Amino acid sequence: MPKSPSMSKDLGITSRGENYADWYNDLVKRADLAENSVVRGCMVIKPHGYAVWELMRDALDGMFKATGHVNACFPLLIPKSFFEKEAEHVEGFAKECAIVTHHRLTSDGKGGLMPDPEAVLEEPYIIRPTSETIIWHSYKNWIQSYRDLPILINQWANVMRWELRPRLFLRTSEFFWQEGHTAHATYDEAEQESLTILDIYRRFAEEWMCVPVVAGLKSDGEKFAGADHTYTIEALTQDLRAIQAGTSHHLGQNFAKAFDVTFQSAEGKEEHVWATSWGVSTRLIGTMLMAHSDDRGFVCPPRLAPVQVVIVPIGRADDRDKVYAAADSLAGSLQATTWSGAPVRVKVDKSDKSPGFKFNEWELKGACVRIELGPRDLESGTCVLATRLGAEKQTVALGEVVSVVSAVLDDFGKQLFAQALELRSANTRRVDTWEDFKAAFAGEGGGGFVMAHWDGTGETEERISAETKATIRCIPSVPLDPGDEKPGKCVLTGQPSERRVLFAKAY
RNA sequence: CGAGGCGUAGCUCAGCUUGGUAGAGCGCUUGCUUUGGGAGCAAGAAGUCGCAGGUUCGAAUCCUGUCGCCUCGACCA
Repeated sequence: MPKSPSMSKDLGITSRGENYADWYNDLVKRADLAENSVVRGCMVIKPHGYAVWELMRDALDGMFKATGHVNACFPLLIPKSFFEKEAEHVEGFAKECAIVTHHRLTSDGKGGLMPDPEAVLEEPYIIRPTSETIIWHSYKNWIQSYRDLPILINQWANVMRWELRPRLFLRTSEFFWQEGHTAHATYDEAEQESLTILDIYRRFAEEWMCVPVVAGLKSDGEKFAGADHTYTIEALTQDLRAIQAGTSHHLGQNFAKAFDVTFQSAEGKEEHVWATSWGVSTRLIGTMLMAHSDDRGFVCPPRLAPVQVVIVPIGRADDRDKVYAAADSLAGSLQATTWSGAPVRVKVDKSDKSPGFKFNEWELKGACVRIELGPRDLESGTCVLATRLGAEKQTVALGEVVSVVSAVLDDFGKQLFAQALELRSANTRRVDTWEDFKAAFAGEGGGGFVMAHWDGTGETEERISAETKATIRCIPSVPLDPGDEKPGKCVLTGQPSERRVLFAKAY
């Protein structure tokens, strides 16, 4: 059912229980994060949504820099022939590429424009779906000696993958991300790099997004096209599906061989370079929304909240000046303090709306803490404080607001993580028979995480996914339960299995 | 590409069966009153009815064509 938001009656958000997909869509729009563009599959990230992305970007960028990485930027367009050089890579991306074939428009004689037939490109360009090929073309020129290694470059960029079924933030044709591309002298060094990044991703998800993730290795069937192996972090959404939140690939020497990138080792031997690539995208925003938000709107982890504290002034026209002055002063003292290493982000909402409207609006938009300040408070030197997690409102003395806010934000993040972890624990099962496995994923629902034995073959993996829609999300690096690493029998074939792996229906 | 559905005001939709020249709610503008959980009243602005043909005295409505979008299936961070 299409919604007809009647603002005076409801919030314009379908409840999660009624229809999770509609809820998500409504949430993104009502929280003012993004909207669909006229360009199919692309979204307009609105200022509030972009503010979240900027906070994510800055945090991750700091973590990359702290581990020795530097930023650079490579072209948006990639010669078609570059893609043809790595067989698996082509196969992985060929079906979703946008292609630039002309470099000029001309009149079509009917008042419109058309690509000028005289201006066909000799070689078409692909709008980057990922940048391995164009970057390795450069690396060939940059690398001669082991002294040139390692190269630890990241770029913040937009990419395009022609998606058939786009969803805001989760899967859009154009999306924003960072892609790291590193070059190393040895396999082990590249392996270490991919694990370092995996751990950054895990920490970011857990400490900044307050989303527990399972870090682990992708099966060959699920790895990146062109990688030797792929590491991933997998989160669980509230509709009990897995979502891949970040990947880190050990590329082996595949791209070095495809682009003929060699170096001379200290021993004077000519060797192919070892590589990694890794990325997280605006999908992180979707992941976060799906992990924490509720039927009243966006629930934002405090370290990533564009507005951590909103102050809503209350009162009649004759009190307005006094109340505004007090609100500004309170905002000033909050801004002057730091929480989690940054000044507290405060907004005083002086818009011409009723207080009740503002309460709902800021809950929709994910402010962590709301402070109500009215004439009665001014007389008593207090304010009323509410949190987005729904606890009772509390009255706080103005002099104590700064310390209370700081404590509330600390607690907020911990609670979010704890809730998400509890959801995951309650929906992670160990299953040993094929009947139970099928039952776990039967029906419309997501089915949660299922830890089961697998014989390690691609054939079995495909059969399982064909019959249940569940796929291997990863082979966890750290077992969720020590028993998961004991041998057993494959849930489908009964063949020997070394350990349990994580199955789920995925986004 | 296979299957369904929808294009009417900024948004969500009614009107179409039975042709008579455009409506509602929300939003927006102005004014007054309000303000501690989406305020009230009053006045107002706003639509070549997706586009192109056709039938007709007359088309949002009937016919033909066309374009676009959404949902569901095969690929994906």
